[in-house]
Formats: sequence, C-alpha cells, structure tokens
Amino acid sequence: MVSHSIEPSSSGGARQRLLDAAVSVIRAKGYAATTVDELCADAGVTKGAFFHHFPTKDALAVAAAKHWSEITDAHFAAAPYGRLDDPLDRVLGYLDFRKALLRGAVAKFTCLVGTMVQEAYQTHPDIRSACDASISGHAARVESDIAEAMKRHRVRAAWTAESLALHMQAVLQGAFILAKAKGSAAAAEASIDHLRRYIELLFSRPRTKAKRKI
Amino acid sequence: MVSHSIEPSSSGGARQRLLDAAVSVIRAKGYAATTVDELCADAGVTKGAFFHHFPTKDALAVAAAKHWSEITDAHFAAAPYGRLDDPLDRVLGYLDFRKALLRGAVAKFTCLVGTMVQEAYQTHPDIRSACDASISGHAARVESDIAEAMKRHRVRAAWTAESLALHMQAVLQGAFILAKAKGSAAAAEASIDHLRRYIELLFSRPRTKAKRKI
DNA sequence: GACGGCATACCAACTGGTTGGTATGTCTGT
DNA sequence: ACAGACATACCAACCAGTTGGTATGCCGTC
Repeated sequence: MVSHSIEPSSSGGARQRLLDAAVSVIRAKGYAATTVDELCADAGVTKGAFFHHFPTKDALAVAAAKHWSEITDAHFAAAPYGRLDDPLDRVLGYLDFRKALLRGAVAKFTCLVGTMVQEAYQTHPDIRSACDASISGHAARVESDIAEAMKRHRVRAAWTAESLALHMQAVLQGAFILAKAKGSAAAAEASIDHLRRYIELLFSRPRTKAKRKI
Repeated sequence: MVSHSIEPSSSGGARQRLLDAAVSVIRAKGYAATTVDELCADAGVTKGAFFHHFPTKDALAVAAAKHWSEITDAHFAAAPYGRLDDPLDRVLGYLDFRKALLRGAVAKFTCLVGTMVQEAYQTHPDIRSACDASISGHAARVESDIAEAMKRHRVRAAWTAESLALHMQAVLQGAFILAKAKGSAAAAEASIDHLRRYIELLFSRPRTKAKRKI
C-alpha cells in the first residue's frame, strides 16, 4: 500500500463495493425501491460502513453517477473504434459498439443515470445534475468526433454537432426503455440501426458494414 | 349495476380521481417514491376508498397504465393531423404535434408508462406488460400510417414500418429523459427535429414546413 | 309502497413490518 | 496514542395494507 493513491476512492474496500452494488442494484430496481440494507448486503458490508462513507442515501446516488461516468468513460476509451482514422467511422463505430453491448440481461446493459434521473429529476436536484453531467459529458465525447466528421466530409447543415450527439443519447436511452418494456433487446437494436442509417444519410455515405436485420 | 363490473371506470368518483392523481404524481416522483397516502391526498379521498377500488398499489399502477392509454389515444385521435390525406403527412404531423406538446413543466408533458416501466420492468411483471401494451399500442397506430406511406410513396426498404414506429417512440422516450436531465425541453425538441429529418430523408421528401432552429 | 336484504362506495383509526439514519463500540495500521 | 475504517444495536418515522364501521342505492316481496 503506497502513501496516496491517485484514485478518487483511496480505500479499495467498502466504498468501492458499495458503488458497484449501487450500479447493479439501482439499474435493476430503480433508485427509490433500492434500500440501503440491500445495498449493504449486496456489497457485503454493514450499515455502519455505508454511513461512514456516505452521509445519506442521496449522496451515494450522486457518487454512483460519477462512478458510472468513470466506468463508462474507461470502457469506451478502451474500445477499438476510437483508433479509426475517419471521425465519421468513429461515430458509426461507436454505434456498432453500443449495439454490440446489448447482450444478456436487460439490467446489465441499461444506463444507470438514465434510470435514476427519471425518478429523481424533480425531487432530488443534486442527483439530477449529477446524471445530467454524466449524460452530457458522454455526449460531448461523441460530439467532438461528429464535429470533426462534419469538417472532414464538408457537411454544412442546419443542425449542430451538439444536437446530433444529444440525439444519439436520446435514441440510446429510448432504446433502453423499449428493451425494458419488451423484455428483450431486439427493438433496441433495430432503433440503433435506424439511428445509424440516419447518420449515414446525413453524411451521404452509402451503407456499409452494418448488419441489417430489422 | 351487475355483480361483476370489469369496466375500466365504472364509478365516476374516487376511482377516476385516484387514476388522475396517479398520472400526475407518478410522473413527477416516480412510482416507488409515490405513496398511497399522497395519492389519496391528491385525489381528495381516504385510504379506505383507495383499497376499496384497488387491491394493491401495484394494481393501481396497472390500471393507471390503461388509463394513460385511454387519455393519450383520445388526445391523438382528436388531433388535426389525423385528417391529412397523405399518410406521410400524418406521420410528420404526428411529430409536429408531439413537439408542440413540449410546453410547461417537464412533469406535465412526459410519459407515464415510460417512467413507470424503468422502475418496474424487473420487479413487477404485470406493470411492465401494462406499460408495454401502452407503448406498443400507441406505436401501432403510427405504424399503420407509416405502412400506408411506404405504399403510397413506393418506398422499398430494408426496414419495416413496425421498427420505424418503435424507433419513433424510442426517440420520444429518450427525448423525455434528456428533458428531465437538463430541466428543459430544448434538447428534446432538437431530438424530435432530428427524427423528423430522418423520416423526410427515408421518404426522399425535401424538407418543408418544419421550423429548424436546432 | 313499505320493507328487509344486500351489494357498493366510502370513511377513520389502527398495525406490523420496513427504512433511513444514529449512537456507540472495536479493530487495525502507524 | 490516535485517526480512520468498519461493526452492532437501536430508534423514530413511515408505509402498504387491515379492520370495522356507516351511508346509500337497488331489487324483489308482500
């Protein structure tokens, strides 16, 4: 154990396990229905440990949103599409990557902050803004690729890179709702296909490589 | 009145007021965070009345989803775009109509079943399927217009009318999440604009009439 | 057309279990 | 010795659901 770890959470123990538990339990049951006791049980710690690290349940939610951002940022930063040359390929590759993630149980591929903000947007301002930061921050990474792609491919349009990046997040979040409602990822995949086709049309690129089986 | 009444709303009094209260309170606070007492207070009835009409809180949620379908079906059936001749105009008119609804408080224009299904999809199967029925039923109405438009405009495509109708709902649901996260409808409007543009591109129609101010 | 029988619609008070949070103690590394 | 990291025991508030009651309208019978 070295003096100071650069990690935001210096103790590898209870705090980290609680954050991981929050991510998995809240995605499955929602925020309000998730109890502190259940979080502790899932994390394998006691209630005393919980309130040692987080002053309130709401504070955990805010921390979990940041934790979620870190997890997802690392995940997408490590994905191979980021090394493609053409920024448009990176944008489309991002979508292919996201589509490929729709595997297994619904609770395992849906978005924590999208779930939380629906419950908390009006009653818990700090949770709302933490979720907003997570979504907007993620969108901003895609936005820069979009902006580059617009330059490279000389697209002059009435829409902005920012609005398209947010639209992409909207489609993904909506796709998760469809998956939750229908209990399967099929409709979500088809929705991502539509989004990909839209972007191809915007950039006047003939469709390639995507597997069409809507 | 006969012994068994399975009518959706047999009594005009407490039951109806409870359903209306459910629609407004759950949209603002989410399902789990909404208490029976609060519903009763909002509806101006007592707890006894609540459990007279609904065996459990979950049963109210299922009934509220159906109530929501009835409300929205009536609302969209009465909208003027439905009388347009060209089915493609009806599809685009539907989107314009939905965009125009994004006014006032976020809780007043978001979707009840989209909110509920996020919390209940895994823990309350009956609520999930009621929400699915509401979303899918609504999508089916748009789907028939899309199918007609594809015929009329001789669009032969890799995608189906069903998948596009569901995609439209995904965008709308995702737009609501953006609105909740950002506390304003601006991003949601821009997302609907993107969806409209996509459909115009699919049907090779030059953009007209839409106000572009993304 | 008065009456009893009965179902529906609602009300007010209560309950048992749950929940977020606290008070206080203990262990460990330095 | 001392501070941070946990554990144990506990509580007051809250919550879904229950209990037992009343008011009212309907329907067949005499």
